[in-house]
Amino acid sequence: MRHHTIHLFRKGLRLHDNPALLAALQSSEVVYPVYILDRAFMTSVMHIGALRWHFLLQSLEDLRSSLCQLGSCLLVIQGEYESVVRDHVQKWNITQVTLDEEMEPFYKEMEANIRGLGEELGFEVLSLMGHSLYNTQRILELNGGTPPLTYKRFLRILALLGDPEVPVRNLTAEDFQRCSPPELGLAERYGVPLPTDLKIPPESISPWRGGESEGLHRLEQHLADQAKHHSLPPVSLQGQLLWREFFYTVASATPNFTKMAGNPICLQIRWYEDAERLHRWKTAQTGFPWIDAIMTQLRQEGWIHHLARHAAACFLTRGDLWISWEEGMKVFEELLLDADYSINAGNWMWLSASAFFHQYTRIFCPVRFGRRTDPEGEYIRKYLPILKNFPSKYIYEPWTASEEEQKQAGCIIGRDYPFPMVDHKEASDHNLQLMKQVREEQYRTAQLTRDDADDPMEMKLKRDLSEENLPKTKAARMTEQA
DNA sequence: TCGGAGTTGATTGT
DNA sequence: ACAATCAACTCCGA
Repeated sequence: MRHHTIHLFRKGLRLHDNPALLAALQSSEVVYPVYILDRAFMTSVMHIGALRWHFLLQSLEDLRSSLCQLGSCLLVIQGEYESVVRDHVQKWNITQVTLDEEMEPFYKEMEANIRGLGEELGFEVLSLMGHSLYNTQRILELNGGTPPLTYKRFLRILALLGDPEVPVRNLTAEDFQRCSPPELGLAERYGVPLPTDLKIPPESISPWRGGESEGLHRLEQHLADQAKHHSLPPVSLQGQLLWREFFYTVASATPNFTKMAGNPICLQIRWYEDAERLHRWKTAQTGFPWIDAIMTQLRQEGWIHHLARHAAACFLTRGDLWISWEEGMKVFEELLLDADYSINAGNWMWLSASAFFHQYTRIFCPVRFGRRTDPEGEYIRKYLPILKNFPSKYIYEPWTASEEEQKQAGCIIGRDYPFPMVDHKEASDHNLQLMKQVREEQYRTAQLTRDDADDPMEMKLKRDLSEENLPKTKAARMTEQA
């Protein structure tokens, strides 16, 4: 049967390696390429900020232009997801909806709702895995039903699976010619909106442009450059892709993955609730130039280096402020162009030593860590121009400069730039003790409750935390001796 | 049960 | 620049 198909673009705004779209073209008489712009969903579920709105619209514009070149078009329909699907299925006599399978709970729910509509209105739903390298379900099975919680173990399982599948072939104009494009007039009616149409502030423009063409171009550039300087996993691009896969896999099988409460892999910590301190971190007013430069670049450009993310995250959580990783995650979600449900939450748990990473004594120093790679502080001078005239020896800790030197630099600390909001040594020592305490308490609680474990995830957690694996803490050693 | 390893700490010494 | 040491965590595999 030749279908009348809506292909729903969600995360994968691309034409290359798009198995669901290819399947749509091969099985249909007419294909409607649709992006549903659900503003409430984007704001209240995806939490995207202005930079990400621009990036999204650029990506849609690029997708539209590529589809046009192949003789098709992109229909950007604004409205609430389900009602848009319901209306247009009926209007266009749709018999099939195709889409990428995603692992975020809200995208899974969306797919389930579309399937429900399909049963009600009589259309088929075809979802194919397009966003990860492997079928994460297979990885879970090979690991005995639970996600691997270390990268090494994860890689061992991938070794059993072999190389990931090669991408599906590129789409051509012939693929599109074999079925009809949507009716004339629809493309004009459902164009890509401009930022001003959505009241997105025009001044917030990142130097990074969105879109598949731009992304592929950047990838090629990177691969060409990489030929000179080799790097190996886990640091290489390949290694980074596998880290992405790792967090996708764990997230897909962990309830409440983006929260602490009810998240079985996450250490339960009573973080401070301090709106004022959180605000200072968010708005680049910590008084530590290295941290504030990072937060400024994040806000202005929507991208910061991997290690900068580490430094900022450690500072907010276990390092200095003892504020929940969930708060930091939300800020990154709003501001990072590459924010991703699984990777963002996974890394925040990592950096806060809530999961995956446990060497909590290793705390980034907000002064020295940056200075090691950038002793002149060029990065700080670029993003915090108020500090740019300080001599290099003060640029990471300008409050140590004398009054005279501050005057000379044209920046008085406490007036033009804030004093550091904490004494790093004091704060990090204190937090380290808190962390030690939390862990000792947590193991004791886990032991007490491990007998009434019920669901498999709980059981695994409790097994992991059981006596045999209990670290020799001071408390445990004392019990032993007594 | 124990020792080694863990995607990138800090400090001190060579 | 590189290595040893610090103080010390959990996970994994032998």
